[in-house]
Amino acid sequence: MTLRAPKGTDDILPPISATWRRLLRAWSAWTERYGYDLIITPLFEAVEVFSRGVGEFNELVEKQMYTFNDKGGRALALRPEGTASVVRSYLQAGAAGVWKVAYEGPMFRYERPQAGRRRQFHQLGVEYLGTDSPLADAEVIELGYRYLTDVKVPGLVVLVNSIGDRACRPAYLDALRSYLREHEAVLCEDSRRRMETNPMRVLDCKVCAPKLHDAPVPTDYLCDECERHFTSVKEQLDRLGVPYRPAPRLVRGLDYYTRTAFEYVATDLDAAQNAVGGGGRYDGLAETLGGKPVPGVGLALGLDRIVLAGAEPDGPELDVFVATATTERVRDVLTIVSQLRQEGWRADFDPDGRSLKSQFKQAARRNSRMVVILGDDLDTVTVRNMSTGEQRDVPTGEVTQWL
RNA sequence: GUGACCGUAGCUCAGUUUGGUUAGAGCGCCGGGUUGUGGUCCCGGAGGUCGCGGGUUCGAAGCCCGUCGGUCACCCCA
Repeated sequence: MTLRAPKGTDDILPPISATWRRLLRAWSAWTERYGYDLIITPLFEAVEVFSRGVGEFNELVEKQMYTFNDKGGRALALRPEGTASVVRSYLQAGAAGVWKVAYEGPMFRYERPQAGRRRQFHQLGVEYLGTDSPLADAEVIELGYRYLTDVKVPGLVVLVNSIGDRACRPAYLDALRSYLREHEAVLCEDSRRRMETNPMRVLDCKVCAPKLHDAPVPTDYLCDECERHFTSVKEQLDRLGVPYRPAPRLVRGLDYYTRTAFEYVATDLDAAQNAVGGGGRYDGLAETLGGKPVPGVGLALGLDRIVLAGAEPDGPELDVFVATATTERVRDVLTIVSQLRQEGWRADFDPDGRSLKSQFKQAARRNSRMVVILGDDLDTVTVRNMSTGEQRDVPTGEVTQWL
């Protein structure tokens, strides 16, 4: 094969695609139950949507974006995440008040691929805009938890933290910086650079973090407002029965987060990338994008990683496979199958006139519940239950009663 | 961007140590045994530029050089 899918992209094929279908359906169901409307934004945006929103000194913007100029000379980028687009959309639509929207679709980041990290990957997300209520934070965290539990992600753990806001973050960052300067000698090269540009990320560094066990954490410096907010979020999660683990050193990769930060980790996943989702509050983002202040909180789940973590077993694919016992019946089979389909059955057949044995093999392989056999007698068909082996001849008109 | 490992049938791999005739297995696929019946068993069949290019050699899947691709990890993040 000379033609391949680009590096870091995957074809989602059967049988895994069946799992994707179920995960996407479950996502629609859960977000509808929670009152989130569907939003579909473009897969590409002006580069500034991300460079201003996500933060210029961020790795994501520095080197992970797929950017290009179109024929009109516009500087565009394939979206590396969903939140900035949604907030841009809120502002562009001139929306006011509360917006609850859910999205789903591919995101793009130019990185070296590895297990759970692809150049094109799929996210499920919601954004709850227009309120700074801690109830919104709690609802969003709960939604993610309910969904991931429903689709049976093994070893699921919810991590929650607060990283402060414009009022208290500066004091914390000063404290952290001076702490880091004292310990500069033990820091890796990357962390030394980030010490000035993005010091909270140092806490995330796998090499340095163990050496910095007594570093100040954001929750030590929260202002009263943030403290109250965080306490309320945790109280609501307790009341909802959402088990979570406080994670004082959890910081988010994107600059726009304020206050609540959270992450869903699949602890059973035997790969370096075991975060299946994350999110947080981003009260300053709308202003950063040049709009009016709009508070918001959101979450994003990595569908590829959820699948990797082993969510959901596969079920039967077909209700009925219609087989032909004689070559004369081949021309009738599509007609029967079509009728069944119009009545709502998942039905299929073999178009190539293969042996009955071969048709049964196909039915078994495709996990069909039932097989209907068309024989010499036009007025009766044989209906066979594939799991019990039970089989009977029934009048053609009554087939559906036996499915 | 850095590092390690790996490219032989659709898939998983053996064969490379000691170069030697027509390159093998399992699974999958197609057909048959069972002249109208699957998941077991048996038989047969289709399917391969040994990633690509060059070099060494009487002879290369194997040795040497280069190149492309993949995987995992770092980094970063969903």
